[in-house]
Amino acid sequence: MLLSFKPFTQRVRALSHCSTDVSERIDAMQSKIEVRRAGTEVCVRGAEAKRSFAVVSGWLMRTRLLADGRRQVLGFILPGDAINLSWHANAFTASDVECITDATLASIDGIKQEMTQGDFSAPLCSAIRASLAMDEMVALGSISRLARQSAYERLGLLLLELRSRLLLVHMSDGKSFHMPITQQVLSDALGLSIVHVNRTLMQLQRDGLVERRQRQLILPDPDGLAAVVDYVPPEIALPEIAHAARNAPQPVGLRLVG
Amino acid sequence: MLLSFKPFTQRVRALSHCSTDVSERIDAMQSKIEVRRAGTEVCVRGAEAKRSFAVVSGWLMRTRLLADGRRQVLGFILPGDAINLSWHANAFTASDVECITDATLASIDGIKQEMTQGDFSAPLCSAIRASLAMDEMVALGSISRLARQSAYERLGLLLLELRSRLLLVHMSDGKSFHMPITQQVLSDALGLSIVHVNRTLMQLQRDGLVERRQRQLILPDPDGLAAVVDYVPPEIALPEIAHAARNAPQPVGLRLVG
DNA sequence: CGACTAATTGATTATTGTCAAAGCAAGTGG
DNA sequence: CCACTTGCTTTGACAATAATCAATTAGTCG
Repeated sequence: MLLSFKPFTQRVRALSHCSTDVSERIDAMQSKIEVRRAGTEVCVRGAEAKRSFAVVSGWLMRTRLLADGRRQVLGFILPGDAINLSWHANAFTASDVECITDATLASIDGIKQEMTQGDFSAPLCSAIRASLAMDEMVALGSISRLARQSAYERLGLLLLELRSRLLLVHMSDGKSFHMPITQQVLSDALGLSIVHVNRTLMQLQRDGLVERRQRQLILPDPDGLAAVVDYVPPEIALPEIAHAARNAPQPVGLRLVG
Repeated sequence: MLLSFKPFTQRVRALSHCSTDVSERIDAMQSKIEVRRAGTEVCVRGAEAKRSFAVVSGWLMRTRLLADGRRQVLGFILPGDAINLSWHANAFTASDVECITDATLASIDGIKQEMTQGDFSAPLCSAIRASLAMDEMVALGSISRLARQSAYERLGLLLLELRSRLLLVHMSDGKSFHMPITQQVLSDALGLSIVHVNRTLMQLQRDGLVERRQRQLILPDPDGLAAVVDYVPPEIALPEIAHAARNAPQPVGLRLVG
């Protein structure tokens, strides 16, 4: 698979609905690249969020440590995602961010500066806002997913979310993607025991909805799985798509399953 | 209990750490008041988010409807909270918003305009950003809460979150508050069955951590409950508090329980 | 007083967690 | 190349938790 130098650019372009191409604008910015090792922390909760990054490669996660030693994974940060870019998170980080794999990060302080000091309605600014809106949809999706009562649904939904997000940056062909996380991490993200994650994964395999080869995850029938677990892709409320949905007869967000 | 005309002002002031008082600034703004009836929708997902509101009184909730008819409550919107104020959510609403009780809303389009067109670092803007940062912390808290494996913890954490938020707008005395929601709504918010919510509530009562009189909820020992369920208040990562924590020897976010 | 809706309880089933062990793969040092 | 580790996955047996079904009780509102 060809890895783009800056999936961040790809993602922003994919989510931006304005015709102006903002890619060159972003690529033209100064951007120091840094390499981080698996297991190291990029941000510590409560510390100053001095710098903003875009993930060039590797997977990271937001975590929270509980008093009893359990670790909670609040969400995954994938190539193309931004760290500390949110408008209001300009002073302090809201959670720990840890590298799951080795990762390369690009500094995007320039973009942050542009966002807070430049023209609010400029194409670049507007495109970044669309990207942040996507982040918010992902967060709402996480809440929705965790509130589901069934482990089968939760796991299926998470896999579909990862697929959606990786599709944006061309790191999935639609049926499979590289998923460099252990079942332990998966269980921390889903609020399930590791044993049950394994059993549920096996069940998904037996149902022909999931296959695994080493760290490659295959979804032979993503639409089928989406129908089974009632998946609503995070980008569905973004402007252009929402516009289409508004003109449809069915209420937005309501899906028919067969 | 004395109900302030604009809990929104109170909340922003409480969360703002700059010495300048922004209250008059907000109160001086044009603000039409509207009354909404319990059960009605304020926003529909995917529809245009033309207007921003501050909740003056009443409880609302973000919801999502599932294909199988279940309703998920993504979060509660309390007096003092803003709707559609987030910087990037400038075009379309990300979820349905429904009134739980009768509610009065104040239009705050003026503030939104100020935020997107005015000086980024102005005191008002900065105070609103602190308020939005708090919203993000609440969202992270929701993810963390739902990922917990125990119903007892989940319920305790939700009650403590509501208390924290109501304290901000002086709608709780620290030990009790008015909670106008049914156990059905509670169960939709926690991802538990209504029967189990009831049983867990009874257990909390038997443990002396919760009392209820009609719709009044009493937490006789909030700190005790917080220790039992390992509650981290959402405002803990806000600037002034984080600053203190940073200078403490213990890692931020780690709590000791007896 | 009915007619609701909400809350509570019991009995039972289903799901999920916990404990324990075994299998597997990659790496390491002799 | 082979023991030997180490970390991850898989499985089984069992216990705990939570869902479901079914009544009953309590409140509220006309």
